[in-house]
Amino acid sequence: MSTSGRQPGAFRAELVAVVASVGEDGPAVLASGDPLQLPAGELRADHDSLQEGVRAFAAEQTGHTLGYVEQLYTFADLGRGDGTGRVISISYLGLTRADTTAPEWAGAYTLLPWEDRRSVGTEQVLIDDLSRWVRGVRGAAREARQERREHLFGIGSMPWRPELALQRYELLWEAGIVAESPRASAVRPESGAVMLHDHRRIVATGLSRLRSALQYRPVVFELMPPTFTLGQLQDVVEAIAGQDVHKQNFRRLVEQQHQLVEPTGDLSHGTGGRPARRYRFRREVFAERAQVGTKLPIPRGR
Amino acid sequence: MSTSGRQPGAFRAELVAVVASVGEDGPAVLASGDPLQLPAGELRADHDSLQEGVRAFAAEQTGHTLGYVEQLYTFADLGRGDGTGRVISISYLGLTRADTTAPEWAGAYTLLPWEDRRSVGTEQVLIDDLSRWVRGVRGAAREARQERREHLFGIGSMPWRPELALQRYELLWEAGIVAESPRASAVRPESGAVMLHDHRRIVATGLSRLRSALQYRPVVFELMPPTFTLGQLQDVVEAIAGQDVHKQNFRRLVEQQHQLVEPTGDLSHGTGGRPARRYRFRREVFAERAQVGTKLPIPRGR
DNA sequence: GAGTAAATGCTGAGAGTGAGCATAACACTC
DNA sequence: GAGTGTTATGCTCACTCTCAGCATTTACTC
Repeated sequence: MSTSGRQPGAFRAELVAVVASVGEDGPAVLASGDPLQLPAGELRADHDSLQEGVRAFAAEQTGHTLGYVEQLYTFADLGRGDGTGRVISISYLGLTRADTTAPEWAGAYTLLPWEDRRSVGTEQVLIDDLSRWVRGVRGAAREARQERREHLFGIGSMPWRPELALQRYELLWEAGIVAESPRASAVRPESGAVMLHDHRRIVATGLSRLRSALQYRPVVFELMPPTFTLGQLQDVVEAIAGQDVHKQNFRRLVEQQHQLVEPTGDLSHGTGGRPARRYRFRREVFAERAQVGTKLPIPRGR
Repeated sequence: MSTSGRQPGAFRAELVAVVASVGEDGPAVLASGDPLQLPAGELRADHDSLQEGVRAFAAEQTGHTLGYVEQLYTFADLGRGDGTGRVISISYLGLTRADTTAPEWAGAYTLLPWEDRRSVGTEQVLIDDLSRWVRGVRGAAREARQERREHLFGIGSMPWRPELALQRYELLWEAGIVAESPRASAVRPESGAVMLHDHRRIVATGLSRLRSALQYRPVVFELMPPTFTLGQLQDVVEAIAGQDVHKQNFRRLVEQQHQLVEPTGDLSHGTGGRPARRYRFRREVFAERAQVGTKLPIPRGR
């Protein structure tokens, strides 16, 4: 391919991180400023690898080390950023265990309220908005919109699939229900907090990826304290998935995962009921199963 | 984050494409030169989006348009390339329908022979090499290696999972069984053809992604002629998955996918047996299900 | 007519999942 | 110290999916 572009080799590149942690009130991501923005830093030449770069600058900014790091997506479209030339943004997901009550943490479901279905949140408003959007066209196009709406939001016989968070965001964006960049717009509380540029889309990407990873990699444990009860583990899984899970089935699954966790021997008292056994993640299996065969349940909701 | 790097904003960026097509002898990717290399081109400023860039330069180079395009991964580690500074490589997977007998196509299983298990290929040699690698260390490390080998290669009670192609490549690379860059090395025929730099790893990434996509998106049809028999469809799926599938179950699954395909009405004669019904992909469902709920079977092999 | 490939119908084993009932063990109240 | 609420834990059952075969029919090619 010939290089007929005008600036053959000059691009600014930055790392954008979705640093996630799970606290009492659910998952949260590092974000600060007004409008909220994700931590980002110019790509530096003194990092051997991108992963290393992400880890380093997350440590600088937060004092926390990231347990798990995964590349999300690279954005380089024109029309992003501030018009000072094309910026290549390489986005990463990083998991850590931090106190999310500090002000620099933004609740994931403050940004994407419809993704939390634990307490039968009345996201009905958005569904209705979508209905109007569906009816905005006729014929085959309307059917297509209708199908997407039903598939993504688990309407009718379709299940709600937590890992489709990004696609839901994109649908809502197309429908004009959520806004990117803080333009003046008729933003309802149900449509969540706006972020700078396309940062909220990146958060949605991260949530999607995290929810997917949950199903086949032992990533939850990066968000857990060293020892924990199965109840606590379930709470974290539910927080990430945004869905309640059947308690008995959850323990069955965790326990039958061959040697994924092991009991420490002591109990957790004072939780108001029968004391729970404490468990520890068997870090030994991490290397082996980093990529394979560790599934925690994300149920398909009804 | 402060910009303490020495060259804050100067990076070369390129697009690298894994352009795949399926012909008589299985999946193939565009690659030429000696050593073989993937088509790549400098990122140009006159493309609005990366996708558009990939499509444009694939069209330039091959004359074929890509039906499906998906971003794979962005590489920007030092130590890649030719030492003339850091290059950011954004890799893409693109599917097309082309005659793969032309010389610029390299068979995917020439590059990654162990990924084709259709004809009970005797990849036993590699398994044995891996056994030696496992025995190269002691204690817990040995167990970890052993576990990884069993998980990834479907040994013992573990199933062979086609979509783990990348992880298998990485394991073989760690074990020194496949080489990157054409260094002089004891390369066996069983370890496949070497490519430039890390290009073979990118092919493995593409194969992994393609096999995953197969399970929940109607991407196969991008590789099929406008009309086809279920037998042909099965052949292509098997070629990509590198695995045979149970015929009756395959048809059952395809047919019960609500309106995914429809019979054209005419038959395919001259195949040596009873003529098969020809089908056509219902492109209408593509938009709706682009992201959701179209699963074709990739079986877990025994 | 023989051979072959495709379509079609059916079946049963087994795994996995969703959902519920029942019991156990604590804290707290009266 | 009995009762109540709450959480943990154990067990069962129905149901769906998937895998994997068997058998039969059809209609072409050679």
